[in-house]
Amino acid sequence: MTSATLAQEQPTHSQAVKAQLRLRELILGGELAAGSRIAELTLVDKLGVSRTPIRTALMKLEQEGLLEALSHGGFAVRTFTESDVSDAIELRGTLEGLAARFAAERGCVPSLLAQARTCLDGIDQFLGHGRLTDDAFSDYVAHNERFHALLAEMSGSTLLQRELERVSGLPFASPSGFVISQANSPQARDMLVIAQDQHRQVLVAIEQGEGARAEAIMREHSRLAQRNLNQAMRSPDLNHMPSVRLIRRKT
Amino acid sequence: MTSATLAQEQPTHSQAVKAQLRLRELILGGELAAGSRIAELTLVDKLGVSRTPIRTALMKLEQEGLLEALSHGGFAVRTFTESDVSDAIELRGTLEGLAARFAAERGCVPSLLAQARTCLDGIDQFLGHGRLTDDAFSDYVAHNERFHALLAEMSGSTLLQRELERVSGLPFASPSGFVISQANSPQARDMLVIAQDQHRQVLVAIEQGEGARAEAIMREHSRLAQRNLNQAMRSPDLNHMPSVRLIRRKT
DNA sequence: GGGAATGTTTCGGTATACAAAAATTACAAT
DNA sequence: ATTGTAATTTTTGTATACCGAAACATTCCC
Repeated sequence: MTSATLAQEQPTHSQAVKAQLRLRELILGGELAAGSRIAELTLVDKLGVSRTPIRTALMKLEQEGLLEALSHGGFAVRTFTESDVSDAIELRGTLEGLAARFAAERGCVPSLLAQARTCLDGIDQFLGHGRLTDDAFSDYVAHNERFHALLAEMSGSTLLQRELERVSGLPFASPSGFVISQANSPQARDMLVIAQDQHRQVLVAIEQGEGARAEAIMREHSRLAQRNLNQAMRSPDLNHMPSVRLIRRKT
Repeated sequence: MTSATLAQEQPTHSQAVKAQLRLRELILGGELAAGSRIAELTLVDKLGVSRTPIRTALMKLEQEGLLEALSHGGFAVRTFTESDVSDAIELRGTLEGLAARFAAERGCVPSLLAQARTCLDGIDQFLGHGRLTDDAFSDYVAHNERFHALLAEMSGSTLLQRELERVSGLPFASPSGFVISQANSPQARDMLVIAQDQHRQVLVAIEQGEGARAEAIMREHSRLAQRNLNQAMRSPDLNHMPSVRLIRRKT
């Protein structure tokens, strides 16, 4: 499997897209005050583009979930409670469960199953070694993300695929949202082994048309992310995680 | 229960909102060629506003799902296959199932339960009479929609609520998407009686903390919509239904 | 000195002018 | 006649000027 399927388009950076990307960095980097109104004009000189593409970028990021539209116009950086994050993960688990059930009940194209298996083989290679290097870890994240994307595709429903992309777009609800938080710890690998087994089993279930089982597995799979979230929130060094800064503890 | 809770704001029709509303009418009314590119300039004189608010309206309607963004810019009226619609209904059922489970497992505020019961009482009044007038039918649609909105609120998750609003925004995936199609037929009322029983039972399940049951009921509830869809698609007189024109039979 | 009213300023919504890219058409050459 | 190329035209993307409304500050009157 080449990594070409993972890469996205690069050629035409429209101004709006450029602004959107840079804005997302600014938000996730915490360089924009969370909760307070964002003035468009401040972004004009900060990003070097005019208001029009900034406006479209703001709207995109709002529907992406990173910004909220204020009642009297304008936008603010959205903040999330811990239960928001937990709900998002549960929601992703539910949707992935539905995707797996669809794939199992309706059957999915064999080539996707094959690609998924190849993807899992790649993960197995990383897991073969007892210890995980940082490189292996980021490779794991890429493969994991790809597997989940393949699962969404296996559902055969573009609508479901879209929704899944949407909730996975939230930085903390993504399939690999919190695995990185405990990178080199010894039990981190064990978690990954468990996750990998669930990956394998859901493919088996899909292959054999066991819809209910496939659904249940993916739901349970998302509980791993829940556990990682709990652990991450109780860890002291969460501030240098990119996406966690948006989570405000308690209301 | 007054109908004030159902009404939305009227005062400030911003140009963008005005354009969005009018555009939606145009799309659902079939006055815009499905599948073909929409030129912004044609909308300028058709709607009487400048390109800027039209642009934002187009983006809003894209993320609403009625338009699709074309690769080289611009938008086209989206069309749906019958399985798209079916998937959308199944997705809504799944999300409503999750909402009901959340409400059951975490408990929801009693006032919402009370409002939901009052809402159902209202529906019972329409169903009391053997035959349904058209007025009673549109009242039913309003109450039904309100009940489903209350259920989303009972979930206690704003994120889930948002997603639910999103998929229910598709005209055919809405809770009352196809009930209208068979308005005055004798078995139409029976369908509504069944749906109403499911409404009642899901509240019982939620009240008693039976999460799995609440979830199952809402999933099964969505199958009613599936049946209505099937019936509507096989009916000859579907062209004067507002939302069905976007469905293209077969690919 | 406090509060209300008014003026100032900033910000978001809208219109429009301009530029760049894409599509279509026409013309020419093989 | 067909194909390729060039020019025109249409269409979207971007910048900016303008307007109205809301927020803030100031001032004046009580």
